[in-house]
Amino acid sequence: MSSINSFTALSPNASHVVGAAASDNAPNIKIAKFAQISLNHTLSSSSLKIPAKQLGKVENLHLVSLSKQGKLKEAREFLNQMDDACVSVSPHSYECLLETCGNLKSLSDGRYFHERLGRTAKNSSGFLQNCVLRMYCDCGSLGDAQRLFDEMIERNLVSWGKIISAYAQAGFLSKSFWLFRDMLESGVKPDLLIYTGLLKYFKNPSYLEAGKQLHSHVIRGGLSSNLSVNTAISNMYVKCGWLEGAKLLFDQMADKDSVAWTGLMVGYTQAEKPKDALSLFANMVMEGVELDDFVFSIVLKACAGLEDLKLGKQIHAYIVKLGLESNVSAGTPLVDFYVKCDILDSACRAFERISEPNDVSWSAMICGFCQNDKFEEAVKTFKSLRSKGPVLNSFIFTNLFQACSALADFSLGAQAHADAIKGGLVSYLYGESALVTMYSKCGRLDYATEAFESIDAPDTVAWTAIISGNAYHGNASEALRLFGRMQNCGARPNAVTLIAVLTACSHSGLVSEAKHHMKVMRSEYGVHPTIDHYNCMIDVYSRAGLLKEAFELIKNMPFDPDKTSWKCFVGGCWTYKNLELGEIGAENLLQLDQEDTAGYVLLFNLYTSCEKWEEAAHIRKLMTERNMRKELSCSWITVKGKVHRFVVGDKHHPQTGEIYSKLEELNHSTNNNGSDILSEEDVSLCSLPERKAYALDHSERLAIAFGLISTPTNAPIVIFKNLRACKDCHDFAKHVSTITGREIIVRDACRFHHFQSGECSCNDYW
DNA sequence: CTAGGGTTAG
Repeated sequence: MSSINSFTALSPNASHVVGAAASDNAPNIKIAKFAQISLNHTLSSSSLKIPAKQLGKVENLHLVSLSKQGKLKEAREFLNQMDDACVSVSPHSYECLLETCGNLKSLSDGRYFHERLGRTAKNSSGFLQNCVLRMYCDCGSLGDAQRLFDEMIERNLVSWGKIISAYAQAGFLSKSFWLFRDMLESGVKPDLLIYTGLLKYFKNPSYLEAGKQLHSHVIRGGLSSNLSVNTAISNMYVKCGWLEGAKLLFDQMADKDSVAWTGLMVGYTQAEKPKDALSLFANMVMEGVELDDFVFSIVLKACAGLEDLKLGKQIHAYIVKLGLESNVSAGTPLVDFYVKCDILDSACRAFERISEPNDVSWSAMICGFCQNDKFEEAVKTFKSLRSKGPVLNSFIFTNLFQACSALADFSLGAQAHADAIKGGLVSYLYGESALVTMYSKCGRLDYATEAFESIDAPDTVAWTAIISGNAYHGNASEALRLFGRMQNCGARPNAVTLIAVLTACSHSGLVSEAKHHMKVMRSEYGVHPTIDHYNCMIDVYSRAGLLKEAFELIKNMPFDPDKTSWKCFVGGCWTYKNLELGEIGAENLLQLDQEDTAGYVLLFNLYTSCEKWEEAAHIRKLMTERNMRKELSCSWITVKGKVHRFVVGDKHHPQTGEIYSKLEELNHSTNNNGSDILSEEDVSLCSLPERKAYALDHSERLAIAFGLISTPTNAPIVIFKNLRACKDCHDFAKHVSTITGREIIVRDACRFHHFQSGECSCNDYW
């Protein structure tokens, strides 16, 4: 904006144009117009009639303005017009243009300007050559950079510094060192920029030895008392993992400012020694070092790591006292701190006090909503952010994908995915894994697989995401095949990966595979089993009807069984009609939680399956007495981006008539007279004694019927429901898939069911 | 005149 204004101020109609620019928002149009006017003006008013090139102050300002806006194409066109008009290009214009090429990594434009520079300014200065060199380095084209460097006659410290650090940045450290030696041999004495330019790319332990050599070189070169160089070396030691070395040097430094202190505090925080970082901060305050906003970002991170609310609040008070609360650098980590301490209110307040929140502030806030299960808030915040127009970043999208997973919002998720691709903001691994999970939780394992296969070198989390997706969609063999592939690729399974593997086994009755993975997980993968792993195993046995094994495991495992342990077990007892063990399990379950609806439902179904009618009736009575109403059951389906939600017996939908006649048509073709199985859906109605559990108008069926009449016949019907699918509706979905030939995907509270031609991917386990 | 530092994610 400022460049545009400086340009309009010079225009012949300055007041006019400035007024217009202030009232409307179309500065680009003004510039385009002016571009023509200015050239005509220059030509017609060249009263001196000098054939030689004119400098053209206004034209060059326009060029600078274009390059600052990143409009390289327009700049090239304008450059041609300037040629035609014999107006020459100033060195400063070239500097700006080349800088923009480097920033945008636009090598072709950069080469064009380089070539043009060589053509028009034969003896271009060392300064401009350095600009070109920097452009090539910034574009990552070491070949171009090297070629130019070889041609350069007037190499100065800037040239040497640039090419040396470019090789270091690209990881060619030995090449950097060769050049460094060449430089010394050619009699050039390195200055601090050479060292700092090189040191900042020493970012992992493999650079430590080289870093030490460079350090000794600094000492021999007499720069060992320079604050910036010392800070750079100390930070180099931090990044190379030698914290003691960093501290040693730090302690020797005569003068230290807040930058130096911050660097070392980062080291301690990254080494998971937040307490040491905080004691450094205490020393810093005691020594009276002037504090700035950056210091607080690392101090708050250390507090967040310790989840030390009291200390964090003290720091917060300090920030307020220094008047830094509205400062984005102090305010943003404050938001994050309160998020990590699970105080969302305070996080929101801190966010609102930031006067100019940046993308990091927004993503910290959106992340905060996600971590506190406020996914709708996260989406709302994202939408308001997008309408306001500040920069979006890859963190924000990663969080948004997570929110879409939780909300199973496929249309927003896919839209966001497209936007992220357009902006180049799908973060490697983080964003990509979030996408895999998102698509899989939205019922689209096909998209999830595609997203996974496009990941360059998937890490443990990415592999786990796709394995777990297949597990929940009932593709056990594919899950296990992926698990094998994962190991061939050298990714190490972690605790979550093994949960996914065991889940895959349990949903497909692969008992011996599950036993094997359970047995070797510690020795082969170094993963210590948790209660979640044991619960998976209990589930495996229970679903397979190996109830004695399941019961033995519950009794002998190194953890106290929790609700999940008993639920899996009782579920198996119901399926296999084992009243004796089932009662024991149910008793234990209800002892752990009297209020858990699922416990009563399981017990009721256990009794009815064993034809114990009196006991079953008793459970019903208990449920009514205890007013078991937890969560209203509902199912929903998204059609054309709009969510249609149904509850049992729902007649609120505008197309209710069509939906019910479709249902009738479908019921007509089944012999379903309802059963005695009680579903959570019936329970949620809370009118148990009156209601016959016929399940004919369950929310799931309403959603399926609506899906049939409102989606294209070749598209899968994707239904979500908040509770577990009931047996009758499961049969119903199978039936519908047969008679209509449609694929039906139902996500219930536990997993996905893919119905096709009368079969379900869950093999009737769920 | 500057350099050297930080905060967000699966």
